[in-house]
Amino acid sequence: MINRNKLKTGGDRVSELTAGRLAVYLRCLNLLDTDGTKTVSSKVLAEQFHLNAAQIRKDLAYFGEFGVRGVGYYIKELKSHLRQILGLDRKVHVAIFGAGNLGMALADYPGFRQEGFVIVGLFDTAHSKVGHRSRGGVRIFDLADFRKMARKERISIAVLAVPAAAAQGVVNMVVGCGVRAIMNFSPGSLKVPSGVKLKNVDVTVSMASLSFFLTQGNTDG
Amino acid sequence: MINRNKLKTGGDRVSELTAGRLAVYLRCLNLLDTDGTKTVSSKVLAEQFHLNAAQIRKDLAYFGEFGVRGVGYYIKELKSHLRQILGLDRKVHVAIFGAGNLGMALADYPGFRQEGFVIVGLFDTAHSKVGHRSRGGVRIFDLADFRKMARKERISIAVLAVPAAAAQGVVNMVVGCGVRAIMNFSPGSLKVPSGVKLKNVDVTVSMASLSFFLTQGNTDG
DNA sequence: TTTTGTGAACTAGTTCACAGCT
DNA sequence: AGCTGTGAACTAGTTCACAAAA
Repeated sequence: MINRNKLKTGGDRVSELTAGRLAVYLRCLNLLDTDGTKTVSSKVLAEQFHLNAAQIRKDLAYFGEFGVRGVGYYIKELKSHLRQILGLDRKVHVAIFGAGNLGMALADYPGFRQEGFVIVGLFDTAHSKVGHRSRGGVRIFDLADFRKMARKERISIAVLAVPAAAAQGVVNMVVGCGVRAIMNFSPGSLKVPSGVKLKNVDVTVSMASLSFFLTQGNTDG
Repeated sequence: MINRNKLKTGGDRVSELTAGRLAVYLRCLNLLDTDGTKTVSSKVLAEQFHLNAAQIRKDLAYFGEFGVRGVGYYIKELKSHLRQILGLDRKVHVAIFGAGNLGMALADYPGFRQEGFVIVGLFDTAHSKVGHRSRGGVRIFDLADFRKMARKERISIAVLAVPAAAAQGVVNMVVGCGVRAIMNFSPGSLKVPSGVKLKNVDVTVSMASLSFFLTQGNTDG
């Protein structure tokens, strides 16, 4: 047993693509674990979830020697490594900005709770909404109260579900409060200082890109 | 005036990245057009929206010679070209599957309506929901009625906001009804036959990937 | 034997840099 | 002079293929 717990941390820089795949691997492992499977090889994992075996190995090997030659990976062990790598071994506190339809839907989205995310609250400027709760019970706070709550509640991720025109203002505010990761659902590109990670989820762009492929695929009308 | 209306259509195959950028360019042009700007150079467009000028030119040049040397691009003209390339010069009919929080929020999302998308309806299996409408007025239909509505309503895009366990079933059904583009919001990877375009929007993965970057960025605890 | 971990080969995507048009 | 369109150079990402370990 040589190189266990290599755990490169600040290293060469891992791409967004790799980070996303690590999350996907974790989900696949969760499924296999629920089925009672004990070990899995990169080949089987790849076949079952339509991934590439070499890529799985390379992605994992970057963080340590988690596999056993001739056997594969011990699922429970690898899950725990992945959770640590992804920072999901502790509770991750999340604030959602904008208590409109989308913000409320996200607040109650069961997928978040499953992987260790804690939705601390919804934040909005509309006085009529403040003090109420989402159907799932997430409280709606005044946006102005975020500043004092941010540190106390240890908010590490901000989710933006506000109108495009308000988005940059909210970004500036949350960055000022020490938030270093933002997931943006509003259209249009935002500026963040370096050291802050911004992830855009732009449904309009995704939709237009689907329409593009439909259009390109058809040679007829 | 040489090569106008090159309009490569089945050509070399354009990547997903390019398709997304085309949609972004269109949005930027819309903004400039609203401001009353008449022409724009790739350089100015790039600076204003933090893009790369050479990439803009290359992306556009692939579809035709839309620019004028020494001048740039005529905004209205380029907008119209991009709309045609993206298939947004006609109404695109969309069906949303799953009338839960997320499906309802998507149905009422103003961004869709803006770019020529028409939300034909929400489809769900829950009898208690069928016959009702979203707050924005989108009707909820029985999932079983999709088969007969699909062709008549010319549905070309299916949006999936159903639980993971139900997703593959819905995919199979809509593909059987002739739908060739699917936007999937549920977690887990789905299988589609070749010729069908699937776009995954996996918020859990995006969130985990943010958490990853937070974890990697901090050398301390 | 099986399967990992990994250099090398390959493929895709981006940016540079400049000839050529307006 | 200014800006496009594009080959060439470069960078990033993926897959292959195999030596080494269990």
